[in-house]
Amino acid sequence: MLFPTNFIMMENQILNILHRSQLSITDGRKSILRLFLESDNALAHHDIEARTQVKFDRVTVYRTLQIFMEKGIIHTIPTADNSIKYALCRDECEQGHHHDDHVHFVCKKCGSTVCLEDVHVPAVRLPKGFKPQQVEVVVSGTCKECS
Amino acid sequence: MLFPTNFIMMENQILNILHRSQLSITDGRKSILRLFLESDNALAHHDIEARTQVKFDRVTVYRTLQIFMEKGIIHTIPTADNSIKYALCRDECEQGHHHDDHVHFVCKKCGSTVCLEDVHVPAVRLPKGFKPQQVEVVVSGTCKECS
DNA sequence: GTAACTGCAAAATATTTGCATCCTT
DNA sequence: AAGGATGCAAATATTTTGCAGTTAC
Repeated sequence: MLFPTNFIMMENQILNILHRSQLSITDGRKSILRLFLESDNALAHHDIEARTQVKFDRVTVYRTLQIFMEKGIIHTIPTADNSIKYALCRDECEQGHHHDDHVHFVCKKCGSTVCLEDVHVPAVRLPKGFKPQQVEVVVSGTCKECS
Repeated sequence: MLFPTNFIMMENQILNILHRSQLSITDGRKSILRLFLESDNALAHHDIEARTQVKFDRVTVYRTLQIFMEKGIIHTIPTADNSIKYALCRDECEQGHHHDDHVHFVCKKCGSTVCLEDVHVPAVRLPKGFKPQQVEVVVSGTCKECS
């Protein structure tokens, strides 16, 4: 349960994000964004459909996730089992250009996926000719709760 | 164009792999395995359907990929754009337990995905409580041919 | 001969598109 | 008022399942 001040802070954050991305403020976008802000874990399309207070059309969820991606509000996480999960971008992400160079962790037991913002992506030395732009690291194993 | 000796070697390799995985030798499995052995790049389901000499039913391709996964013959590569690609495992992979701790590279221009077998996955230090079992690294950028 | 594999049909699921209506600005 | 966002219907695409016929061993 959130305290009123925290609640207001989060609502402001939601409005800020939508505003700086030049998106109009709608219930669907606010709800989905709230879900991301409230959740520690990355969310699958399915989670989003299931967890919003008001039910939004499946198509609206698709379109919202798509535009959030384009605007650099969220990013996808590539997981070993190829289920698609989405997580909030940090501030460095700009429109169409993501810099989520942090490590992702997927728990094999509970399936939760988290961004380990504080764990740096180590440098990778590539054979010559390859020009890296982005490095994704996904560690899987058991998370704090499950081990 | 392969020389006869190379051709025979590859055919032998195909039989070896199927045999040691205790799979019966069928045209579908041989064709799909041949595709992987001939290709430097990781393959999407779509590629496999399109490139086999003889057309196999879509369902057969699904089932073949699935059993190859189970047997540790191939592994999936998590890509930034969440398209699923498959690549041959190295010998260390056993049934149900993959050790593909090498780096994958996805070219943003041509879309080709390759395993950089020789590039080691760097050590990642996780917050306490997290127990890593597998580390996947996907680098995206431009490949040798495209840069 | 038997168990395993395949193809076909169909079900179930996931994703995209078009359009009329409603909402935000 | 105008442009953008949404919901609904429907088109596509993807993946799974059941079953009967075929093939490998």
